[in-house]
This record gives sequence, C-alpha cells and structure tokens, in this order.
Amino acid sequence: MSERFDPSSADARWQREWDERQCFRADDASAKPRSYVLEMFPYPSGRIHIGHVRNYTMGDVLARYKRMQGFEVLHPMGWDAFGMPAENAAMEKGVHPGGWTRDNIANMKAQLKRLGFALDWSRELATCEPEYYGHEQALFLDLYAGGLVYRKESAVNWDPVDMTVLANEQVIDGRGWRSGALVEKRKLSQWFLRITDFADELLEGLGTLDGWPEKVRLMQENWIGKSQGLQFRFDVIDPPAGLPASFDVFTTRPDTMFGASFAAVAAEHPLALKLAEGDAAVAAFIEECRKGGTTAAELETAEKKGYDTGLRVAHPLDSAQSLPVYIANFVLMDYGTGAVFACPAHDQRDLDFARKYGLPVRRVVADGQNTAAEYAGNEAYTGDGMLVNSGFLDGMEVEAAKAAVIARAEGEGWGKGQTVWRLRDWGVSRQRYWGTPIPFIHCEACGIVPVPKDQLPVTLPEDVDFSTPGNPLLRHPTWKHVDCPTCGQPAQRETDTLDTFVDSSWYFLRFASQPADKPFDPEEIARWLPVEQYIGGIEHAILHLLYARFWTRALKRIGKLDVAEPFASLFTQGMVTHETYYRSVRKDFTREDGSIADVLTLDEMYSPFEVIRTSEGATLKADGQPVQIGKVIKMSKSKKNVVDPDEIVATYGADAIRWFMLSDSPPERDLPWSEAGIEGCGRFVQRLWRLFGQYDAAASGEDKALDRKRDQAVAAVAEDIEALSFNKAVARIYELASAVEKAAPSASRSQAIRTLLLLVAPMMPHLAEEGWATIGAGDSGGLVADAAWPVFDPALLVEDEVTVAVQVKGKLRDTLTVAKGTSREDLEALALASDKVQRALDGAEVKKVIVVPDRLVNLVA
RNA sequence: GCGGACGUGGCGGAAUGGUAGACGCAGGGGACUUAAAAUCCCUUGAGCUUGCUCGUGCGGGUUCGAGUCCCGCCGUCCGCACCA
Repeated sequence: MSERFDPSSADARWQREWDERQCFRADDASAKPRSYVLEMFPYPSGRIHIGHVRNYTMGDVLARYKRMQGFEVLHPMGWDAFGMPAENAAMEKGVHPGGWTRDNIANMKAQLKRLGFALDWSRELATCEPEYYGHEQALFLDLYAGGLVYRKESAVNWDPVDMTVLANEQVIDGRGWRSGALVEKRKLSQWFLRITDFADELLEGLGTLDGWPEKVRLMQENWIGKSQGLQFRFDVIDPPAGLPASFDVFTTRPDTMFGASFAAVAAEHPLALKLAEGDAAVAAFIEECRKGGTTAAELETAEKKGYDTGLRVAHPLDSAQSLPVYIANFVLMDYGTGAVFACPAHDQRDLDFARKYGLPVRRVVADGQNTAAEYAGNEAYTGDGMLVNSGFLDGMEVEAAKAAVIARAEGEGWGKGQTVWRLRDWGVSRQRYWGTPIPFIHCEACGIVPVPKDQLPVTLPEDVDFSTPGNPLLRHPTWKHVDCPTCGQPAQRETDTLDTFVDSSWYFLRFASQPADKPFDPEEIARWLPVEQYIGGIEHAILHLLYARFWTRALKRIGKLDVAEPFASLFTQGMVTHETYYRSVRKDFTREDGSIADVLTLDEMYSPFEVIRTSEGATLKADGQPVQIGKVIKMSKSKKNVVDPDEIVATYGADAIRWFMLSDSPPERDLPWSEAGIEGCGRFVQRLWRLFGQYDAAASGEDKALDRKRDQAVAAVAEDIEALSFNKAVARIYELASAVEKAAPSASRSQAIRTLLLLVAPMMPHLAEEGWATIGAGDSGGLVADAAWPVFDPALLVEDEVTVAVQVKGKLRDTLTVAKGTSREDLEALALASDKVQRALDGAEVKKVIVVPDRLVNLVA
C-alpha cells in the first residue's frame, strides 16, 4: 500500500469499475426486499451547486447502506429540464434552449459522476425529451378523459413588453422582473387541473405521512386551508332595478349572527361592479381599493376603508333588523363568496371597521362573567364562551350555537353548512416555448379536440426564433397549423405549454417503470413505490410536494395505478452556508459637469478566494487590508460566497467533500462551509488510509475492549444512518478510529480496521474500495460496493464494568467503577465509603438514598 | 397578527429526566525535523484559594435530580397572512 491515498487517480478508477460492472443498476426481477431512495432531481442550470452535493451525498449514503443491508435499491437520477432559464439564455445569448439544456446536462452528469454517487444511470431521464413529455401528454389526456382537466377564463399577470404571462413571484412592485414594465391583469383561457376535488383527500392523507416532518405537513395543511361554516343568502331590501336581489356570504362564525352590524362585499364583487356602472363615486372607490399594495407591510398597516352603498339587507334570523351594505377594501373576492357579514365584537377586522364608521358593536359571546351587550374597547373577543344577547341561541356554547344556526338556515332554506378551501385549482398553462406542449387542437367546427394518442408525442419544433418577445410557438410559421383530427378541416394547435411542476409530478413513477409504449406499468410501480426516502430542500414543501401527491392520487382515481401517497418518508435538508466578506464603499454619482448627484454607501462583496481568514479577522489578498466579516448565509453568486464543488473535488477528492457534507451539522440544519473544515476532512481520509495500511491478517490475540467498541460502533452507526443522523454516525466513526489507533496489534485490531472500512464505505466509497482491494481480498474478492454490512453479537455489546455517578444532594461528588449489575445495597455501601462523599456530607445524616442500578447513587442528606 | 422551529464553550454541535460540553474545527504547549510540511502526544467552559464555586437565553415551578418536563418572558430564524 502506498503512503498516501491519491484520490486524483483512485476516484476515477473506481467510478469506472462501478460503471463497467453496473453495480448500481436496480434489478426489477430481484427477489430481495426493495428500497427506493430518491433525491429531488436537479434543474440543469449549468453547474452542480454545493447544495446538490449535500442532497445527493445524503441519499447516496442511505442507498449504499441499504445495499449493504441486503436490499435491492432503486436510486435513480434525472433532469428537471424544462423551464425559463433556458429561454432566458436563448434570448440573451442567442443559443437554442434545447442545446443549452443538453450541454448543461452533460456537464452536470460528469460532475455527479466525479462525486461517486451510486446511481442507476440506466434509468436517467430528462423531462425535455419527447420520450418523457410524450407520456406526460398521454397522462394529461387520461386526466382530461377522467374529468380532472378543464379550461376556464382566468386573470393572469401579463407583461406587455415581453408579451408573456408572469408567475406571481416574477412580479416585483407591480412590474415585470425582466422588462420592468407595469404588469397588467389579463383574462386568458387557461387549462386547469381539479386539485380542489382532492382537497379533502390531500388533507386527510397528511395524517398518514408519519415519515414526513411535522413542519411540512403543517405548511401543506395551511395551504389547503379548510374552513367550515355557513354559506347563506342576504336579501336586499327593496333592491333598485337592475341590481341583484340577494348575495351570498360565507362565515365560520354563524353563532355570532345576532351580533351582526353590517354586510360587506369585495371591490370586485358583481354587486359593487354593477353599482359602479351608474355611480362615479363607487367606481372611484373601487379604483382606490385596487391600487392598495399587496405586500405584507402594506397590508399590516392598511386602513380599513369602506363605502356605504345605501343598500340594506334583511337579517335572516330577525326580520325586524336590517344591516347596511358596504363595499370594503378588506374583503377578498377570491375567497369564499367575496362577501361577508360582520360581527365586530368577535372579529378584529370587523371591529376596526365598525369603530371607524360608528357602527354598532354588540357582544354575543360572554367573555367570562362579562355578558353586557355594550362592547367596550378596541380588541375583539374571539375565544369560546356562552352565547348571550342572541335570542334562541342564549345559553349555548359556541360550537353548539354554530350547529343550531346551520340547522335553522338549512331548515328554512336560506343557507347551508359549507366547507371553503384556500386551495385553488392548479392553472397549468404557460405561454412559453420550453415546456411540454399541451396536446389539444382548437377547431372552429368541433371545438377543443384532444390529440389522438397515436399521434403523440406532440413535439416542439426545433426552428424557433427568440429575437422578439412572446411565445415562439404562437408565431412559428407552420407548427400550430394542423387538420382537425375529428372533422379534417384546418385547425390550430394549442400553443401553450405545461407548467414545469407537471413534469416533476410524476418523474418518480417513470424512474420505477419505463416502458416505451406507455408512461409506466402499474405492476412495476407497485413493486417499487412508495419511495422509501425522499430527500430535498424545504423550498419544495408546498408546491412540488403537493402537486406530486395530487398527481399520484389523480392517477389512482382514474385507475392508472394503485398508490395513494408517493413518498413514505420525506427529509428536508438544510442549506450550505458560508461567511460573507465585504467593505462598505462610498460611491459618488457625478453629473457630466462634475457636480455630485448622489452619494451612496454600498457593500462591495469579496469571494472567500480573495480573502485570507484568520482567527482574528479577514484581510483582502489584493491589498492586505482588513475586510468586514458579514453574516453566514446561503451560498449565492450575488453575495460571492460560493465554492465550486469541482474545485474541492480536484483538491481534496470526492470522499473528503462527501465526508464534509455529512459531518458536524445535523442534516436538517444549515451547514457552514469552511476551508479549515474541508482540510480536516482531507486529513481524516489519509488517517483512515494509514490505518488500513496497518491491517495484518496474520495478527493474533484478542482485545475484548476493542471488540466491544467495534460492535458498539457498528450498531450505533447503523442506527444513525437509518435515522439520517449522519453527523452522529461521523462522530462514532471518529471515536472508533481513535480507539483502533491507540490499540496494540491483535487479531481484534485487524478485525476492527476491516470493520471501520465497511462503516465508512457508504460515505467514502472510493477510499473504501481502494482499501478493500487489499483488506477485503480473500473473503469476497469483489467490491466493497457489493459487501455486506458487518454483523455483530448484540450480547457482546453489553459492558461488564460500568461507571456509576455518586451524587450528594443531586451534585456529583465521585464516580465508582463497578461490575455491571452490582446490587443497590453494595452501591450504597460503596458510595458511603468514598472519602469525597464523606467530605461532602460533612457529618450530615443521610435521609434518603436513590439508586439507579449501573448509573448513579444519590445521597440526600 | 397567526402557526412552527430553535437558543448549550471561540465556532459546528453531543447528551432514553441521571457524570453537560461526545466528536469535529479553531487555539495553546510539546515531540520528530537543519527547517518546513506531514504526523504524533498533551491541553483547552468560566472563576478562584487546586478542590471547590459557577455554568445549557431570562424568571419561576415540578423532582432526590432539569439542557431535557410545566408556566411566564426575551431573542433569532422559517412559513402563512385583511382567509370571513
């Protein structure tokens, strides 16, 4: 064995070996128990980011460990390859989105290979290839046939300069993020998926996902947003001609109906719009509401504003009462019915509004002993209590009163119990080129016609022009012109493409089953799904994970597969962070005549490679002067605090960076990158290598203590990996390595070295293979990638000597080393015999003795 | 505002209610070396009177015993948000 482990030659050599032997190819026909380990597939942006390395290293350790435990493991990789950046590159650099994307894939695949991940590349897929998106089109048609896809007019953010629809996230302060143009609301006919049909199931299903973080389940629960209450009708008293005679409101507090003091409709409510037609003041008010900002800060401080329409509605429970109708800026058109009844005493917004406009505030829920109808103060009472001042509801608790009002409304026919969801149907139309074409044809005679399945895939044209804004598919000279499949007359293709979240809603199914003639085979899916462990970033907690759950359930409902929840366990890993370095620089903006127009203080950022970091501070290499050390934040190009995984691999080898990704920080938390840290990892790789070199098959003699440490490490590391507590597994391995280093040569020591190699094999596979070639030869002769996890006798884990803490009044005074299982009496006697204990007791009488066998003795004086 | 997570040495972090600080990084001292690198050994929570005191954001409580459980604060981060 050579002196040093040389990753620059060993890494590539073993990667080639794994490739040639197809070690990580999942066998569909295997009789072994199965395990599907999946990390969220990357967008091919160009380079692998350090966050990818962390994500895929975690999955890789688990996949390799599962293989060692005798599982048939499916651990695939692919590319979420459609999306905006490719079109941006096309516009900026004049390249083709497809060429750009495929080049990126090739580069990133090579990068992933250099990290030595145990992936089944035979199942690689890219969502931008017709072999993938053609099947997606087929599934979309199946969902259409199943009634889960429909078209409707919907308002979108329209960028009039780029001539495209923008996602909400792409609208910044009302302007398009690229063009800077004021964004318009535009009505477009768009394709929708009926995710709201599954709102209840998706919510219920969360309860079965024991392997998901509570945080993610809560986020999805809030997103789905189930509210139960009463929807009821307000009749307008003496409605003016041309106005609706009634409108519906929704409330979760029907119990508070006797406290109602006004009704309010949203500015975009049909009633308000109708009133505006004949009344300029109403129109002006509506316009004012529209201008209101939607940022969090603006909403926080926004004043409640209302416009009294002069209309009045009858109180459904008390015909003697009527309520004024306001148009109010705090009522949202797209939630519930866009209209509310207001009970100021028990709702903060209603109270703010009532106080401002001098409307009555009547208590109907008792706040403890406080039952007076007169409601004082500016804080609404929203707690439980007994109904008061409420006619037939008096004396009931809130929940009972809700039920009573709903029952009465349903009996009398003016309302019914209703569930309202925050979740909206999923709009999937995008006016973009680089996405899956929506497989429909618009025919003047026949309407909307699905593309017949034998004509799939509908492929994207290659010859497209990005020199002018807008959707290239729309202005392509020939692509959209087709004959109607039904009547044969000239017709037009749908030129919208699917939201890329559709692509990622079923890729995990295609990984498990890849027939050429259909999206997947349900029997093959049943063999691999659900994914045993899914790993990815928390940023996908809602959209991707909810869409994937929905898509799977939708396919189940139409009989395409028999899986309800695609991901049995989910793990959301933290980010990789790094210090930032900056200097505050004064910038003078001078006019042409030399006068100063503006002075700003800007932070100039420096990359870690421009900076020398010592324990005292940081200096810039260029001038030797100090720089400020900023916050530790997620690596990002704009903050210049990125490190390139490729450079780390070139310097320290794949195993060192993998080890770093697993060390120190718990995997769900952020991991601060440090130069010193990666150097330490590089040193540990070499330290293990030296240990492997000390393996001596001929050594003899037993070292019981080391045997036990070895077995304890095997058990603990296995437990830690299964819990994804990689940082603890790493610490255990360090401990065993130190113990082995200190031990004198023996057969036990050689055995421990061999075990150590197996324990690090999932984490440092290249080093392990290189060592196994010497140490493992003779027992299997094969690769450590195919080796089994070390076995041990659980009985041997038990220590025969234990250290027992001795406390006096709860404070540690001494420790005793005794045989395991020493009796309570003996422990007590030994504790009392201790000088330190006697000194601490200082003659006091021992009143009580607590003995926890093998752990501690506490003497209470 | 609502919901959630977290607060432990210089830093990342360990710790089924039972010896707080495992393990790593950084620091200090030493060995080897002409020297450096590499490696190895010792040391490293604070304070003082060197065997004692204090120490897990703050204040209470439960307990023989609390980083851990309960109550009330403070702070940081994340998600959602005029959701009726």
